[in-house]
Amino acid sequence: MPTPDGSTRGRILDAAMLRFARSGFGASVRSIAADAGVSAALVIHHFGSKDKLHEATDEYVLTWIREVKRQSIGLAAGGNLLQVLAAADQYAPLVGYVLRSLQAGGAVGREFTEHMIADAQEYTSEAVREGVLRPSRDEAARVRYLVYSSLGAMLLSVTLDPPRDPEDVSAAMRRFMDELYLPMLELFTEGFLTTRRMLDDYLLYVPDPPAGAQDPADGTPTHDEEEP
Amino acid sequence: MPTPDGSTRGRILDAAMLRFARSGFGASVRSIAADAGVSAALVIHHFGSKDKLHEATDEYVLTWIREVKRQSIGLAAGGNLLQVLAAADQYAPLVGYVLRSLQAGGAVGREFTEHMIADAQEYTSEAVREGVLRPSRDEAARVRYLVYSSLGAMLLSVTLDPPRDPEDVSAAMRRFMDELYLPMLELFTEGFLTTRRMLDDYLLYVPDPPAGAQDPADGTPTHDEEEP
DNA sequence: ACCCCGGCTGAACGGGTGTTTAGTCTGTTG
DNA sequence: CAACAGACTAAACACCCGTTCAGCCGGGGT
Repeated sequence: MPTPDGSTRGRILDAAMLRFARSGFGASVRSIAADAGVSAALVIHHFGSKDKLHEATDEYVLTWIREVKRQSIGLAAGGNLLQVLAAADQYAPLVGYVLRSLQAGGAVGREFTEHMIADAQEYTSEAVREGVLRPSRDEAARVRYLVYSSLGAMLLSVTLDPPRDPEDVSAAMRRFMDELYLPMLELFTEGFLTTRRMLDDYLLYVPDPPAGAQDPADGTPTHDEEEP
Repeated sequence: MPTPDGSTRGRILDAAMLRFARSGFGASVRSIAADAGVSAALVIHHFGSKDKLHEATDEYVLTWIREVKRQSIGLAAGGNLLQVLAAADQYAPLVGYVLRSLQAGGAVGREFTEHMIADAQEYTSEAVREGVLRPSRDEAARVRYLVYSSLGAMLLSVTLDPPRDPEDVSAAMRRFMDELYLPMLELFTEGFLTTRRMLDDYLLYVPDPPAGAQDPADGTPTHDEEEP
C-alpha cells in the first residue's frame, strides 16, 4: 500500500483521499486540514491550491490502484477489479474514491475504466481463444459495453441506495452482487431473447462494425472468425 | 407539456429545472433568479428556501415525466424510456434533469428508476407469455438488473465523456447507442458464455431465488429447460 | 554566533452563498 | 379615499469558501 511516508504532506494526502471519498470533491480544504491535524494554510502551502491537491490525490490513488492491480494479476480475471477491491476491506477508501470519481467524471474515473477495459480486452480475447467465451462481431465494443454496464449498474445502485456509513461501501456492493448475480449469470449464459430476429435485422441494416476498431482481429462482419 | 402558466412562479420553476440540468444542483439561487429575470429574494419568497425549490422542481419534473409516459405508452416498450425521451429533442431538459438526479441520488432518480422497473416488469412478463423472452428464475431481479445496467451504462458514458454543450445530452446518448447497440443485442440473443458451468455451479451453491419474489412464475430452480 | 530557510500557524481578505429585512410598488377591497 | 395584500426588489447579514499575509518556530550552514 503506497500510503506515503509519515511526512505531513503524506498525512494530508491521505486525509484528502478519505474526505473526498466520504464527502465528495466539494469537501472543504479546512475539513481536510482538520482531519490531517494541520492548518488549512499548510495544505495550500504544500499543494498550491485545492485543484492541485485534487490532482495530487488523483495521482496518488492511481498509483495505488496500479500497484494493487499488479499484485493481484489474475485474481481480477474477468475484469471484476472493483469487486476484488471491495472484497478486501482495507481498500474501502480506494473504492469510495473511485466511485466518487466515476460519479463526478474526473480523471481517475476515466483512467480507471479505460484500464479496466484494456485488461478485460486481454482476458476476453484469451477466453475466446480457449473457447469459453463466444467470439463477438466487435470485440472492442463488447468489452466496452460490458465494463460500462457492470460499472454503471454498481455505481447507480450505491448512488440511489447509499450505505448509511459512507465508509462501508463494500457492504453495499456485496448486497448488489447478492441480489443481481443470478440474473447477470443467466443473461451471460443464455441471453434472454428467444429469437434472433432483432439481431439479424440489425446486422442487415448496419452490416459494418466500426472499421477502425483498435482490435485488428476481424475484418468481416460475418460470424466465423479466424479458425486456426 | 406541463410547463406551468406564465406566472412568475412558473417561470422560476422552469429556470430552476434548466439550470439544475445544465449546472447540477449546486447552481446558485441567484443564477436561477437571473435566468428567470427576477431577484434572488423573490425565489425565496415563493419557495421558502433552496431545498424547497429543489423539491418543487423535482415534483414538477416528475409530473411532467408521468404525463409523457402516459401519452407514449407502448412507445417506451422494453423500458427504454430514456431513449424515447432523448429522441425527442423537446425533452432534452427533462433528460438532463433526470441524469443529474441519477448522478446525485435524489428523489427523482430513485422514483424514475423504480417506475422504469415497474413498467419493464409488465412488458417483460407479457413478452415471456408470448414466448419472445425466455423466462427467468427470478423475474424481479432480472428486470432490476437490466434497468440498472442499461441506465448505469448510459449515465457513466455521458459522465465520463460529456457533451460540450451540456444542453445536447441527446447527441451523447445517440452516440452511445450507435457504438454499443450491437454488443448489447449480441449479448441479449446469444449470451457470451459457451458453457453452463458457472450458472449451474451458482444454482447448486445458492439454490433459492429470493422466496418473496413477487412473480410466482416458477418455483423450481432446476434447469430443466430446453437443450441438455 | 549569526542568519536563513522551510514547516507551520492565526488572522485576515475578498468573494460567493442562502436568507432576512425593510421598503416600494400595484391592484383589490372595504 | 384609505387600508390592506401580495408581488417584487435592493441592501444588508451571517456564514463559508479558497487563498494570502505576516510572523513564529527550530535546525543546519557558514
